[in-house]
Amino acid sequence: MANVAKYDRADVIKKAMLLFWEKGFNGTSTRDLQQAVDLRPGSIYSAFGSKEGLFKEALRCYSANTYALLQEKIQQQGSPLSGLQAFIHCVVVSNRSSAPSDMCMLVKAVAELTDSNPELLQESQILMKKGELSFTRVLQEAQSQGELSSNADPQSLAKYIQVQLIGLRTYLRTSNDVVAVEQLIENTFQMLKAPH
Amino acid sequence: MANVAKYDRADVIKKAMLLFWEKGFNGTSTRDLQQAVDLRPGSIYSAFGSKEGLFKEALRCYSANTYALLQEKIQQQGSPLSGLQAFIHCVVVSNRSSAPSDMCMLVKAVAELTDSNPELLQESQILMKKGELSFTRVLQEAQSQGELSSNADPQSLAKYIQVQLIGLRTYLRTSNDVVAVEQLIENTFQMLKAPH
DNA sequence: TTTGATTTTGAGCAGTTGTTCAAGTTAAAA
DNA sequence: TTTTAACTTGAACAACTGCTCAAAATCAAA
Repeated sequence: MANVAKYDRADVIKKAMLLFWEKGFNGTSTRDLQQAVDLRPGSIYSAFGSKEGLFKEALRCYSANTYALLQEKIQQQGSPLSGLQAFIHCVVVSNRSSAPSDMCMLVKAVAELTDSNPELLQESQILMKKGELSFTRVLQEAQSQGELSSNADPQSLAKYIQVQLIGLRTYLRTSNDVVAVEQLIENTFQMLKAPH
Repeated sequence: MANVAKYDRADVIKKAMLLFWEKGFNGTSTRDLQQAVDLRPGSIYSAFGSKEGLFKEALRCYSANTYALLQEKIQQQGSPLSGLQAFIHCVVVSNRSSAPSDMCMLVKAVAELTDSNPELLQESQILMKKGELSFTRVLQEAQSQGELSSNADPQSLAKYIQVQLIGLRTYLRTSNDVVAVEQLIENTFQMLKAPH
């Protein structure tokens, strides 16, 4: 039985993810995808079922990559809170030129999607929630290491961080004001690190 | 010369704005628009030139409505800073059920648009900048009335407010957590009102 | 080498897209 | 009443959409 896939599934998903991230769900045609991924329609539809199916995989790929970057930055910095700050600076500022879009792919998804794609909207919301949860865990770790005040509430701070991250990235998209955004990141973490 | 418009231009723009706000630029077809606005293609194209032309008018309409709401809330509250807080609470929380989308139409626009619609992207960015400028002026007024500390910087605080507003609205879209969002609005303004 | 299930291919379908334009309608001016 | 110029109408166009499926290609097992 010839069941050897000729193509690398993970690679296909990554290429699709980069295109969807850049152009959005409605803005990306199946022909754009076929070209980016170098597969004919039949192969794509047998592997992913539909454009929606491929987009869902792309969302998960984006989310996993982002989580991996957070862990990497925490390792590099050697501390949870500094790692989180480095992660945010990286995602918002440093990676801007290499990324397909200034904005978070999940934010672009919840901005664009409506009730006509309920599954994709829900998936995006779930992945955002998971992102918040990983921030909560980082903050809990920071707290147990004494990097964060013991009377801080990691869960509501995680929500705050999420709001800042969404806000900063989107603000940068509208203003191009890198200096102001770097200042705002600095302020946010000075607040967090202060005994408060 | 029969140059009496049979339709109310402002009303047409408003109806188009509500539809574009809900479904986005790519997500709204010209037939959706024709139906919402009750005009045939020829009339729309002679009045606005293209789908892009109508979208640009819709963006300006949205922006003007939002500015009017800010002024209204400042009047109602009788003070700039409380007015700004009331405005943000209104836009983020109270108006949520009546609005076509949880999110800011300008944020949805900059999220969705790419280089294939450079004029629309630029217009969205300009209107966001104008929004920030009106926040700056409100904060300057608050400062001159002693509601805001005299060593605060209205210009960078306006950027901060803009980040919060974008972040909070989008966060609500992803989480539905109204309680947390109201708490974050409260915190933001306690910080601003404190002598700091 | 032959077999046969699995995968890949790409022409093509039915529906939708943004837009045009000739024909018809309107109402003020002559 | 007739003229005239602006406005409205809606059928139609060419391009594009997501997707299907019969035919061809592939390769492990017999």
